[in-house]
Parts: sequence; C-alpha cells; structure tokens
Amino acid sequence: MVDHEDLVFKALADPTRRLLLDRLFEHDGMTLGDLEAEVPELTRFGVMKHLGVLEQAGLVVTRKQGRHKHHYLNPVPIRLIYERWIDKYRDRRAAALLDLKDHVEARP
Amino acid sequence: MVDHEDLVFKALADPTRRLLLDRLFEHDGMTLGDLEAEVPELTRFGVMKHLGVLEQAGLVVTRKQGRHKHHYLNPVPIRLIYERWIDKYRDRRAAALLDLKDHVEARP
DNA sequence: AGTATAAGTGACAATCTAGTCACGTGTCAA
DNA sequence: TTGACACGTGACTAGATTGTCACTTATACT
Repeated sequence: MVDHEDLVFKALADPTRRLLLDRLFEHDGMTLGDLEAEVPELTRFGVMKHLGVLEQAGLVVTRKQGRHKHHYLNPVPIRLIYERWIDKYRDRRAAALLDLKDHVEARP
Repeated sequence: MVDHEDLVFKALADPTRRLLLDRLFEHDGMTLGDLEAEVPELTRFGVMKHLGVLEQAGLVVTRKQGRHKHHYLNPVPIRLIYERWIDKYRDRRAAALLDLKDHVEARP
C-alpha cells in the first residue's frame, strides 16, 4: 500500500501543479488542451505528466468524453490532510505561541 | 526573491521532514542529537540537511546554546498557506460540491 | 592543557523528477 | 474513408534531491 498522504504532499510540492489546481478551481472540467494553454512554457507532455501526478494523488478526477478528457478538482484529500494537521496544531497552538514569545524575548 | 510558499510546500513534501516536524510538535526545543535518535535509518548528516530545509522554509527556528542547537517549530508559515488555500476553497466550496454532484449525475 | 562532545562544511554518488520527443491509438467530421 | 484532432506511451536527458563521508570548528569537562 502506498502512503496516500505522501502522494498528496508531493503533488502539491510543484508550482506548476498548484497552478493547474488553481485553474481547475476557477474553471472545473477543463480538457488537457485547455490546461495546456494555461502553461505555455511547457509542452503538452509536461502538462500531461503533472495531471497524472495530481490524478494519482486523488486531487484531480477525470472523465473521458469522446476524444476529450475532462479534469475535475477533488478537494477532499487536501481537506483531510488539512484537518489532520490543524488538529495537531490546535492541541499545541497556545503552547507554541508561548514558546515563540519566549524565544523572541530570550534572544540577545 | 525566492517564492517562500514554494519552499514551504517543498519542505513538507518529504516524509522524514514531516516526521521531524511531528517530533518538534511533541517536544519542542530538541537538539540535533535528539532528533537524530528519532530517525535511526539516517545519519546525523542526513537529519541535518532536512533540518536545514525546514529552517530555510521558516518552519523551524533554531537557537544555539553553547555547543547545542535547539530546534523550535514555527507554525506560522503552514498556517498562512492553509488560510490562503482554505479561503480559496471557501469561495468555491458550494460551487465545487454542486459541480461534483453534476458530474456524478451526468455519469452514464 | 587535553580530550570528549555537538554541530558544521564541502565534495561526492545514487536516485528521483521534470521535461521533451518520436511515435501510437482512438474519435470526430467532411 | 481519409484526414485532422485529442490524447497516450515509452525512452531519453538534464537537473534537482537525498544521503554519506572525511575533515573542521567550537564548546564543555576534568
């Protein structure tokens, strides 16, 4: 079994992929051709690979319609990770802020 | 100027680094030696490099005390990114859920 | 002073990733 | 049915990342 969380983090680590997610936020259902036009500095193949990574991570869901492939954003994985991390923070937040204050004050 | 957001995402992309953050969540102020013991599969140098990446990204703040270097978690960058992303989601959430519903219903 | 301890540097090898390209497959439209 | 269109695959390269090691530096202890 692959560590799904890791796939999501790695998928988010690339600026081009975050841009693609942005575009799908703004306009869901774009085809590869549409998305390709949004990243003129890359060829179709580069964009395809990035979309593949996003799909593997479950951040993008696709649907073929004739010779077109539509891409849809799936916000669930990112929300799950967020909730996990934020919960961790919630427990520690007050203490962490106090610590930070201490560090700043203790600095020479 | 470097894109700070990108540094944070890239820093979070590695499981070892997320583990190190976890350990600092649990026990703030650990030294390199302490953290090294938490990742027995790596040498001290590997851990050092990871801590360097986290520090570059601003996720970890350090403070030297004698020959010890203490590491403190800084939750601010991750919160900033979270808020940015969640704001995006907040705007789009209702629409995205409707879209998703449409896709499901439109599926043959 | 001399030695052990904690951390830092620069060079190096191995692996992963991003990106391109030639070529291939399926689908629509005249 | 032929050609254009939209997308897919596998091989390949350049560059980034990960991890190790020999060697250094700085601080503490006795």
